[in-house]
Formats: sequence, C-alpha cells, structure tokens
Amino acid sequence: MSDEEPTSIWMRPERYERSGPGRRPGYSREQITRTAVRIADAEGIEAATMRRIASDLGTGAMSLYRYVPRRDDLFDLMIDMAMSEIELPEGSSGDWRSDLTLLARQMRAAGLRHSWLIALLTSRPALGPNLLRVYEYALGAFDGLGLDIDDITGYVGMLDDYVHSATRREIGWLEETRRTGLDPEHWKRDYMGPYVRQVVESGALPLFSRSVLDSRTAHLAPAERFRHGLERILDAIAALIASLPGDTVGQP
Amino acid sequence: MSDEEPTSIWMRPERYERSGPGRRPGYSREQITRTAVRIADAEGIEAATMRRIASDLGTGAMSLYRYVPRRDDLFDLMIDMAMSEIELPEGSSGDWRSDLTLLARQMRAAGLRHSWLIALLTSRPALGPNLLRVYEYALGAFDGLGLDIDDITGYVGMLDDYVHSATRREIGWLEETRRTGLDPEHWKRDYMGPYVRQVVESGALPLFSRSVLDSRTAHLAPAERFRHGLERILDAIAALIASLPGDTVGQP
DNA sequence: CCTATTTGCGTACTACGTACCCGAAATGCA
DNA sequence: TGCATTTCGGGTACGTAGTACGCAAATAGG
Repeated sequence: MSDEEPTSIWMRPERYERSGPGRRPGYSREQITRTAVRIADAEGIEAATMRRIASDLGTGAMSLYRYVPRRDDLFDLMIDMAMSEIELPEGSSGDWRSDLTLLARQMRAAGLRHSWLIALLTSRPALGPNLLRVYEYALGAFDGLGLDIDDITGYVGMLDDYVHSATRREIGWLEETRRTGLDPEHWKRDYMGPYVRQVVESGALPLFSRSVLDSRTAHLAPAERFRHGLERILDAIAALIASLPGDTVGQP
Repeated sequence: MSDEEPTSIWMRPERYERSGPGRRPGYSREQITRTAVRIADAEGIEAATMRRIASDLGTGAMSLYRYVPRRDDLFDLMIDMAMSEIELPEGSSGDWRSDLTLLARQMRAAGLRHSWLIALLTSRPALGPNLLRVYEYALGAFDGLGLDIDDITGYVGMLDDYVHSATRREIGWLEETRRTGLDPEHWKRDYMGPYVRQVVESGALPLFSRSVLDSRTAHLAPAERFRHGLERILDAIAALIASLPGDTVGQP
C-alpha cells in the first residue's frame, strides 16, 4: 500500500494533528507556500526554487518533500493562496455588472501583486478550492436570469479571458525587464523599441503602425485603461444577453 | 566592438551569403528551428533542449549557439515558424466576420498542430514578422468601417483571447497527460476526476456543479464547440459595433 | 527502556543552459 | 602553393535545477 499514487494535491491533504509515534513536523504546507509566494513576488517565479525556499526557512531542500509531493504541486498551492486574497461578498447582489466589476478589479489587483499568478493560472489546470470559490461567485452573478448554464460559463469565460490578458499585458514587459535584467527604459528603447520602429517606418504594416502611433488608450493610466476594456466586455455580454431568444420583448 | 548587444532576435538576422574567409556554416537558423519544432510537436516543448536538438542534427549542443544567441530566442523563432503556416488572403474581403472566422480557424489549427504554441505566445512578447502579418490581417478586417483604432485593437484582442483560451482548453489536460506520463483516461478518472467528483458531490458549489453536469457543449465535438464560442464572440463584436455612437441609424 | 514510526536533511544523480577554448576548415593574398 | 586570417564545430566544464535514497534524530506507546 503506497501513498505515492499520483493524484491531485487537493486529494492529498496535509495530515493535521496526527496523534501517534514519530517526530512532530516542524513546518507546514501553508508556511512553505507563503515563503514561496514571498520569494516569487520579490524576485520572480523562477527564483522560487526548492533550495531557495528551504534556505529561507532555514532548512534543507529535501525537507520540503515531506510536505509537498512535487514542485508543480507547490505551484498549485501558490495559486490557491493568491486566489484566497480575493475578497467577495457572500452571494450575488442581483446586479451582475457590478458583481463582475468587483471581481475583475480584485482579480487584476491579485495579478499585479503576484506577477507570476496569471502565467501559472493559464499554464496549468488549477482547480483549487479558492479558485472554485471565485468561479462560483462569477457564475452566481448570472444566476436567476434564466440563462443556460453553457451561456453563463461562456460569459464568465469572456470576462476571465479579458482580465487575464489585460493584466498580463500590464505586467508584460515589466516582467520581461526583470527577467532579462535590463531596466524598463533601456528595454523599451534598446531591446524591442528599435525593431518596432523599423517595422513602423518600413510602412509595410499600416494598421499595426496606427495601433502603435495613434493609440489613445496607450496613454491612459493602467487602471483607467483596464476599466475601459472591462466596460467593453461587459457591454458585449449585455448585448449578447439582450439578443437571446426568449427575451423577445422588443423584437417584432 | 562587441556584437553581443542584447537585442531582439529580429534585429540580429542570420548572415546570409557571406563572402570572405572562414569556414562555411554547416547549419542554419531555419534548420535548427525546424528540428526544434519537430521535437516539441512530438514530445512537448520541454523535450526541445539544446542538447537534444543538436543531437537530432548530429552535432554538439554548443554548435547551435553559432546561430541562436539564447534558447529563448529559439522560442521566438519557433513561434514565428508556426505562425508562418497560417495562410491568409492578401487583403480583407470586406466581410469582417468571414475574414476573422478564417483567421480563427487557422490559428486554432496551428495551435493544435503545435501544442506548445499558445503557451509560448502568451508567455512572452513575441512580435516576429509572421505574427505581425497575421495581426495586420486581423486589424485589416475592420478597416474601412470608420472605426477608431483603439476599438479595432480591442475587438481583435477579444477574438485573440477567445481563440487562445479555447484552443488552450482543448489542448489542456491532453498536454497535462503527456507531461505527467499518464494516459488520458487514467488522468481523467484517477487524477483530477475524483477531486471534481468530490467537489460536485459536496454540494457546496451548485453552479460549478451544473457547469460540469448539465453542460451540453461539453459533449459536442471540439471543432463544433469552438465554432459555437467563436460565433458568440463575433456576435458580441457585431453588437458593440452596432451600438457605437456615430452609427446612429436605428436610434431615436 | 525498547521499538515502531515519522521527520530532517546531507549526499548524490541526472539534466539543463551556456561560457570558454582550441582545432578544423575555408578563404584572400603573397 | 603556402600562409595568415577568420569563422565554424564541438568537447569540456561550471553553476544550478528537481528530486531519489538513506540514515540519524525525535517522538509516542508498550
């Protein structure tokens, strides 16, 4: 009987309050995860190595494996810890727009606090309890409107996609500069800038050039730009709901 | 005078047809990239190591560095090679819906052929010539409709977000099974399945449970499900365009 | 105290990206 | 043709990963 069966970390809970023989555990999943999150926040996810986490805890790398089966599982725990910071009211308010606006802002804030979060979220199927809690809240915003469950998940997916990609863009080359070690100004001017300028000046891609040169939202403050895009998505969802058959109030 | 300045790979073209002293190059970026793509397609991006690529080419790992500055740059080259497979007509047809449907299908197909593509695309700012070409085509679909450039990039972003996340979901746990080494059925039944079942049976998340149990789109063929979601996004964009001020034809 | 059990963690193995360096090959010029 | 110059090929080696293994230390029950 081996307990090494490869199964989701959420099916392998930590043994709390074990009563029996053997040395008491000196650490905990929660403590290890918090340390990993702190390192990743400050120096990027690639700095949160097993050795480094252990070192910050004042122990050896292999000790961590008493608490976490694999490093990938630690990523799942980190995602869930970050998602646990998202504070939401108990149920839906009845106004799905304001519910989802609240959720989107909280999610963006969490993504900015933990620059690795969105990348991890979209790179692995993470269904931790806190992500499920947040997802349930999002679905709940559309509950009671008589919508099909597939439509609801579709709308929530649209919102998620927007929040993720907008937040990722916002972090985007900020992260890139930390990874390459270049400072932001240097990166934009010397690394990617010259190439974009060359492309624009070649005249071969007029619309891309317009999107670089004539963009007005590019000069907005990040939070304002996010709000603009969010309104667009919510408008789109509203339009889709309004156009559904069954709600043929204003139709001839 | 060092030529080691860290700058975008697209500003450091391969030296073609050099005439002068010195040994002739025995390989090429294109050849190295093609090999990397072939390995990554068959065994995942993590199998495309410098050593493995070199080995498949019958040479040593360090030889590759005569052609590619860093492994990350090779990723950019791989992205661009995959994007080069996307075949599009010269200009826009005048019907933005059909233009974008064509583009979305081609992009999904490329993402399925190269299961690493979407992950790489969204994890690094990749502006290779072929991605720009595709992007220009997408923007071009909305050209001539009198739309603001920021609106156009917003709509294209919505479409991109959908195609990426839908394709990623489609690959999703298929990739995960290859990474963990479990076969798909075993993964769904023994790895993630029990946890989802436990969550559903707990009754704590009724809407999530409905999305698992009552989904009708989940039983559709993947291509059909993709088409459904795509229609939804295109409908949403159409609704946004119709609601724009300036197009006040049917408004009181 | 003795034994069974659990944790802490040093050692070690494999695999990675890539810096350094030198011999091989190819050219232009004497 | 021979030599100097330049470029390519790739072996060796360094630093850093994740983590398997095994043993000592700690703890509880008998």
